[in-house]
Amino acid sequence: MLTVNCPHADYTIMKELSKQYNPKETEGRIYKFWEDKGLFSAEVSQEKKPYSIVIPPPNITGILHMGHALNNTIQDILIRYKKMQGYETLWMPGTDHAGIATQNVVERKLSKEGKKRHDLGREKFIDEVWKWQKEYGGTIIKQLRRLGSSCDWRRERFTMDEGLSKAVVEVFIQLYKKGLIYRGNYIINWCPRCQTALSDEEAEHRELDGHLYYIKYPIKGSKEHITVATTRPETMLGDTAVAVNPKDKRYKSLIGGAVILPVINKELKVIADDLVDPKFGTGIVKVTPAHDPNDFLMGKKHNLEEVNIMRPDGVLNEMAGEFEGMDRFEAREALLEVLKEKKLLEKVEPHKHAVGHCYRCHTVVEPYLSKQWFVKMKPLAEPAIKAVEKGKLKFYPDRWTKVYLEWMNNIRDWCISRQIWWGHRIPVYYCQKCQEQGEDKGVIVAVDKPGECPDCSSTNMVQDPDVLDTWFSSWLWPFSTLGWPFNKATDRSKEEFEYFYPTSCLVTAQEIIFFWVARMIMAGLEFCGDVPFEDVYIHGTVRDDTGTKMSKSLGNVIDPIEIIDEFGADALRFSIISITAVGQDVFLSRQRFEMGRNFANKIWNVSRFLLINLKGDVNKSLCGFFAKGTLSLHDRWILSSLYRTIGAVEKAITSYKFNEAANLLYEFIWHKYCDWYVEIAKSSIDKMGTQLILFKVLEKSLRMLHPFMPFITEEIWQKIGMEEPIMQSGLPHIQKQMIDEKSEKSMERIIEIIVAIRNIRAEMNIPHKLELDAIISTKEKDVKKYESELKVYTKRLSNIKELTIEKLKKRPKLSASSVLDFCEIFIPLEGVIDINVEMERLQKRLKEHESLLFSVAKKLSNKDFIQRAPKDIVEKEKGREEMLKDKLTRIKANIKSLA
RNA sequence: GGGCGAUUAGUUCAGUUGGCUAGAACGCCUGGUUUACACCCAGGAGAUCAUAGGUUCGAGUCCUAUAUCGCCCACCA
Repeated sequence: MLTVNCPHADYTIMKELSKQYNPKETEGRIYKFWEDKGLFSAEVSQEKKPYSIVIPPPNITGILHMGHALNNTIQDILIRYKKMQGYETLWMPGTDHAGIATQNVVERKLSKEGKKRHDLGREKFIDEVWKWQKEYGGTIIKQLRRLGSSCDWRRERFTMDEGLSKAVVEVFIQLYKKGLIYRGNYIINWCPRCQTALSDEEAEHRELDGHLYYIKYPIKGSKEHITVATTRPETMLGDTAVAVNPKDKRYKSLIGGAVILPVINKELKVIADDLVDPKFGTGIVKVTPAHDPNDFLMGKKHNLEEVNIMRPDGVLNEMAGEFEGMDRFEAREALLEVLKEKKLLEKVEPHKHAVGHCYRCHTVVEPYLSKQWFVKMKPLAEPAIKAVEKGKLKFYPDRWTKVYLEWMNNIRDWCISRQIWWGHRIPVYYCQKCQEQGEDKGVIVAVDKPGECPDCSSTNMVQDPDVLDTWFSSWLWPFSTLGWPFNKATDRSKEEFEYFYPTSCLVTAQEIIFFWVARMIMAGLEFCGDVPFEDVYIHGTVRDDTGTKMSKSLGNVIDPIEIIDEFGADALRFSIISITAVGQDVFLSRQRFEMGRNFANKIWNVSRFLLINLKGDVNKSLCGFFAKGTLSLHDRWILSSLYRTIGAVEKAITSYKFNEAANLLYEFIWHKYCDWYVEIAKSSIDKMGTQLILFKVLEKSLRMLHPFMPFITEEIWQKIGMEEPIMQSGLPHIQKQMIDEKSEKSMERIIEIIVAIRNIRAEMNIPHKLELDAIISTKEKDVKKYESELKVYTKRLSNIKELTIEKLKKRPKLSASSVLDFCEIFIPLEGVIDINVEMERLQKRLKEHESLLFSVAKKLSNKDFIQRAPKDIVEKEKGREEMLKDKLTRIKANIKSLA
């Protein structure tokens, strides 16, 4: 029976524990334990070095998907690992207000109630959004807890919080004062459904099968015509010129002349411009300054009229003549009909081209002329380029550096105004009176609404109705969440900022490198004078098992919460991490999660085994020091292997190879500790020494594993009577003096012997129950040295009754044999052996070895190899040849003696 | 049009600076109630590393093409 004499652990409880780990029963309780203990709280500490991460704030409209699961698991591993390494860790959580996305969600909700946003009016609508935010905005945050995320929840921030909004206004004003923010009429990407401007990044380009329409424009005062080609014929209604390349000989005579715009019957000048590619289409371009970015440039150059033919909702306006009131695509068809009738449509060709789509609602965006606010990006980009070039900030994997620099070097100005209601209102006020006199007058950029116009003293001041791009608050996230901008009242936060900023690592997906990562780097340098993070770890995209990106609309998502319910959070975390190679995409199928679950269960059960068998006070009774001399071979082996693993895991995590770290732990715990050490230890389970090592190895393994599988490790940690939370227990230290290559080598040989014996049993259909004898014939001193251990191991692990080790002698009659590199094994099988089966076995081995020898011999017969390859390699190959020859001789001898 | 990534067992993936007798998980086959675990144990089969050249004593690994798939960027109407 079990001795229970430990005041800290009630092992009788453990005995009653189920054979299977039950994550459902455990996770909620453990998470609460962590929160109650305040384990996630970060404080400025003079003794500790800081390690900080800001979460990529999920949208309040979001629900947890596998991408989040991967992203946050990685962050949590880093935070827990660093914390256990002795750092003061901060994981800053929060959410993003997601302007357009959230507004769309709330509008949809209202429309179900039969209401429209304009019916409510701006203020009431925003109230509705806030209500929605309070109710649903925290969903994803709750889900992150289920994953086990160790965020400092006291610090949770929202991009529309007072503090963060202050930062937004401050930044706008600073940039404006520096002349880096301007307002103007330009062609921007316009979403007719959301009815707002978008930045270039927010227009997703998708390759579409479209058409190239060739349209005839009659030449003025002639029966001739020219032909222009266009993909968007409806825009011709806004044409104000046609253009050719000045070097294009075909059309030289046309330059300066005029053509007639069909349907509208307007005269268009023929201009010459380098922008026109003579090789494309007919070499003649219709110029529509108000609906095409290129044409816009040409229009400015040539002083052309800008004719806007479209309303903000994508319906054509009064400038479109008979097509007024039609949607843009409807108008396209109608116009083509008219052109056909007039015989002005020369031909239609299929044409593939990239068409911009709204990244929120996927509507085709329209290049649209409108007055917007922009940030001048070049001056901001320069320091951000330098910082990366100088290595102040590193990307993992490195290839993203190039992508980043490429974008930065070709950066374009950022359109930041949005014609929606949900977001940070632009801090600009206009004096109505001055505005009437000219656009440049009476524009005041300020934190608060000015009482009167500084120019004309009018009190008729109106704030700009637009809000800012959501990313205009996101790009400040690493420092706005730490209390920037500071004032005297918040001195404390300045201290925290100085301690935690720059943050240590940003963990994110490749999709938002331009939206977010690049802009944060610019903002960090501009407003705080330093990069916002030192490392950027870019993980892959989560795809399903057919390689398709997981998305709700495709219906191929695997819901992480469902996986947590079914397999447990630790299983989810471990499974997803173990297949995430640096920067590679992750292919997931439901089945993968079984692996993590099985591993958790394995750990659970080996812990159960220990608790059933160990004396109650084993956890209290040792100081972690082992006198090498008192340890047996398998003890030295497992400890050496343990410390080696600890070192390898540390190295892997430091270089962001989380899959490698996970697999190292898996291999060690399952296939070394459980499969071999525990099995061997069973034969001396009553001894204190064995118990100590069983316990120590488990205990250290749990600590190593905790960042990956936090719940189960904490649960077991408590069950084995540890007082402080596992997260506070630190990482196990590498005991270099315990790394013992000799013992590892010896143990590996012994394992080889045992596997060979098992192999004989299996291949010859000898049941495990049947006791056998074995003779090992070897010159190797090492084997003889461990004779007594070997006897114990083979008894226990391969049911060998009598084991003898002798120097090479005559082969015993009627026995099965196995030839290893360093020894020969014979198992006398009189009365049991089936000569044919054994013969087959040996023939198979013979063939294997013959082909191996062949390839080595070939290599060694190559003079160049002998001459040019490094000596140690040549020696190695020679040794191999020698050994293979030797083995072959012996296998042959064994075959002969059987026959 | 430019750039990047991928292509390795039936499947999903590892594979550091070229030395590999190419690993793992799942699946498959055979056997198993052995002091925790069948979400388990033992054993096994299964791979001309996409193709063609090249560099090298030696290539899964480096170089050059090609093919297929995927991603990103780009104002060619």
